[in-house]
Amino acid sequence: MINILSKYMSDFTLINEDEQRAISESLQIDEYKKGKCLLRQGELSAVKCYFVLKGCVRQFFIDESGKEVTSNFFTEEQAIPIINEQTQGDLSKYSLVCVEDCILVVGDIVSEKTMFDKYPQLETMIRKMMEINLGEMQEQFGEFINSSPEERYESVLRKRPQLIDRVPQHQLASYLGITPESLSRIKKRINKNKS
Amino acid sequence: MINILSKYMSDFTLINEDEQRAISESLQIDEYKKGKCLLRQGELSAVKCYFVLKGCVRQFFIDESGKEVTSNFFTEEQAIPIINEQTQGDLSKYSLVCVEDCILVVGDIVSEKTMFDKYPQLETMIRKMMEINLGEMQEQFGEFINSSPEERYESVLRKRPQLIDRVPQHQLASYLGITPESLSRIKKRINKNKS
DNA sequence: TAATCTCAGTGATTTGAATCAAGAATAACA
DNA sequence: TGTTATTCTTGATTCAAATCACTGAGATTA
Repeated sequence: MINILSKYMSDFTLINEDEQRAISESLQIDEYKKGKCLLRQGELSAVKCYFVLKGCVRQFFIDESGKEVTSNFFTEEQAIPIINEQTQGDLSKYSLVCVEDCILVVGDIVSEKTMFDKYPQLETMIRKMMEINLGEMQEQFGEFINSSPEERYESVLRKRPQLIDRVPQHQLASYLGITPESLSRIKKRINKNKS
Repeated sequence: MINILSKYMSDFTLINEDEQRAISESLQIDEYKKGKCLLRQGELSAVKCYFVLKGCVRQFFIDESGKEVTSNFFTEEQAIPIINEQTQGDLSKYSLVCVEDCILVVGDIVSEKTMFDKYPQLETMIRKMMEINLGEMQEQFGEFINSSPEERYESVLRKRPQLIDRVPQHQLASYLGITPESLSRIKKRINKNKS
């Protein structure tokens, strides 16, 4: 499990093995059962971010009209940003719930600064991760804007094929911005064309 | 112009005024005329990122079917990320063109490391900016997923009202993921309901 | 000043997703 | 194991955006 972290550190920084071990050991790593709610919309979060080592976390919110909207699914090697300079002190706009049993690195805001002071390379790593994340997000957004529901489903099918079996279909539908009924029909349409 | 940068440094870091001035003076700041193409889809970029001090830059790409898709408009105080650890060496997926006369901070990849070594606080600032950017992007994405074309237009009307007068309507339409005809009708519908 | 282009508005028609309304299939539970 | 939830599928209808086709308004240029 820890070697996922080592991989990151090796890829993005020049941190040596001793320090890598020291860093890994100072990190808080917790396990959560499927269904566990990590954060509830409207509440204050003590956690600054999570990093998924194993499992799947769904981010969603209830909009003004009472509809549940899934805004993301976080899986292995993805960071879940919760608090930043701008949102600290704000009530959360999202809920986070484990869709599967999970193992997560838990980042709290107080230990962050201590760690960055001790291991400056760690901040570099996080910065690079953020830059990559942002780039991916932008690309995903550009693609989403441009595509129809059917194309969006096919895009997930290409880019995150495991997701389709790991999450309930009605949640996936809400992540695609469509109704469960439409997703059901889209799947039928695609299967028909393939056979 | 420079005080936009000072504001950032004061907000996010403890950099003192002398260093702020030194940093500002080492930054490359360029002016570009309306219509200037900063980066062309399919070409290699020498620039790692821009930061908009004044003006508006449109990011877009031509998709497989030949359709032009606007994926973002960057205006004052927004960063335009171009290259990251993952995409360095890749041909650009986007084009960047000035929609107005622009004044931009130009960040190149070589000077970045030198600057970060000299001013570690600068890296902290950039990291925090990235975290905020990512948070905003996530929120925008969640909202986009959930909303109809009409709601998306109203959202831009609320959040970036200046944008509507600053950019051509057909480009705005493509940014909203709709046809120019639909945007025209949506505007008519909204004006009718207001009067 | 006329001619050309590009962009915004309008109409008619098509199309695909939303909605409303039931059933079928699974999963959860007593 | 049978009962109750939930989740998924399917059908009929509605509705809003896409598409196609055209007109008019500005801007640009010859």
